Amino acid sequence: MYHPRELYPSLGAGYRLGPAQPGADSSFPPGLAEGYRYPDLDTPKLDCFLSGMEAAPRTLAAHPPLPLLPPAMGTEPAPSAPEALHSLPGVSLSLENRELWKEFSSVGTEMIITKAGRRMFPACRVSVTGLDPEARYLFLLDVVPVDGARYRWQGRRWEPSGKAEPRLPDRVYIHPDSPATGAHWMRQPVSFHRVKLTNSTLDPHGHLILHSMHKYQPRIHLVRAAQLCSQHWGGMASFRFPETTFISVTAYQNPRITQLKIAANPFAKGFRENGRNCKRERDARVKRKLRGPEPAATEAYGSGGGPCDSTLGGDIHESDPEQASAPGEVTTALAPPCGGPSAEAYLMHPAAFHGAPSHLPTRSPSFPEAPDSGRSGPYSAAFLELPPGPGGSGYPAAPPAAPFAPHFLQGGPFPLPYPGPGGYLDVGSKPMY
DNA sequence: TCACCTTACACTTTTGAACGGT
DNA sequence: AACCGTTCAAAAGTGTAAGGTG
Repeated sequence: MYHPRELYPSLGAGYRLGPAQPGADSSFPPGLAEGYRYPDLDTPKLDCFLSGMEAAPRTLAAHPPLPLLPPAMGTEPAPSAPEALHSLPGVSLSLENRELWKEFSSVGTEMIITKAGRRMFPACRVSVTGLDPEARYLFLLDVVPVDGARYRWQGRRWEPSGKAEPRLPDRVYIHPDSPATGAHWMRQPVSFHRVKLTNSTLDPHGHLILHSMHKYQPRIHLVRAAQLCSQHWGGMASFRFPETTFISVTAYQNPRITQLKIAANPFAKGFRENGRNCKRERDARVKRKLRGPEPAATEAYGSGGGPCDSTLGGDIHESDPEQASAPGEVTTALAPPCGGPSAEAYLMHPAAFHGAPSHLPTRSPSFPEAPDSGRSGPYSAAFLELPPGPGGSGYPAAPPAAPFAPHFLQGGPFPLPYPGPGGYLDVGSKPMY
């Protein structure tokens, strides 16, 4: 393992870890400190965005008193809107797959992190209302530590086991459709299922870097801006959903979580009771292997579906709550919820998909496009301004604002100059606490 | 010895190219 | 030429288990 301080001397040794969150459930017992109050919201993590808003409405600069941290996993969150930090009046977010998240949360959500990057399941899928249909917005997601503790699975529950590792440089995932109009975002749920988590501090793909055995909380940010690297921003709102808190792990610790994942994640279908990868089948395979080579063994599976072929119906968990959270809803198979590059986004910003104007700096060739972005060429965002004047919403146009914080344009400590939509952004050049 | 991490594996779903038909 | 639907192969995403590491 690499120590972040060695890797990122620019971060300094002055990490100050926030006190732990008082827990309230069976999985995350009461904790390490009292009075934990959103240390991350005061951090410079999003300075790159906020700095551009200095001359705009100052809600964020002097935000109202923040509520207490969201309840720990296993507690029943209020059925109301997520906790939000607002400078976008009237904008609200709701978690589309909230029931699924709650199910995991009641057990104690764990997220696998791997060197190569692992997707989150459940993924954050939200629907947004109150946007100006004409204006353009960016959707961002990041993950922040919930407390200053490291956790350990004690057979039946998670318990704090010492201080957290020093916080790593923060990265932000930019939704592939960004920037898109308010109408676009409100048309259908916005899914962040392509977000990947890694434990590799040297990760070259720009995935969100987490420590294993730590508790994290995803946050979703909505920024009004015409372009990814726009110099002028029209407001910002940050949202967090208490039920999306999770503990990062390299291997599942709680067997109940494993079962939930297998039951709910379509990619894990093979591990269901009647799947080909179920324990019975795996044991049978091992026995066959021990007996000797049996080349036709796997072909037999594909030829007609054995007794454990989950594709032949009889799935114990037929529905996929992640894909269809509500009965009667159009499933993502038919209408992907903003998961990939959209035609609209392409039409509006073709340059974003094919590279930037020549006068702009180009992406470092040593730092390729995020693999899941679906883009082939290098991407550099154009520097455009929000059109001044009324955009049809009555929302005050942002006056000329300060340019981006330099570390945004420089990509922070990593050579990540200009992430494209669907890519990731390094912003953590400063300690967070 | 222990806790945690990495890797290979076999499976499934997703994605996109290549068709052919209208 | 454009659009639509189908097919197929490759890529990507799963959890598991064995082995490695400190």
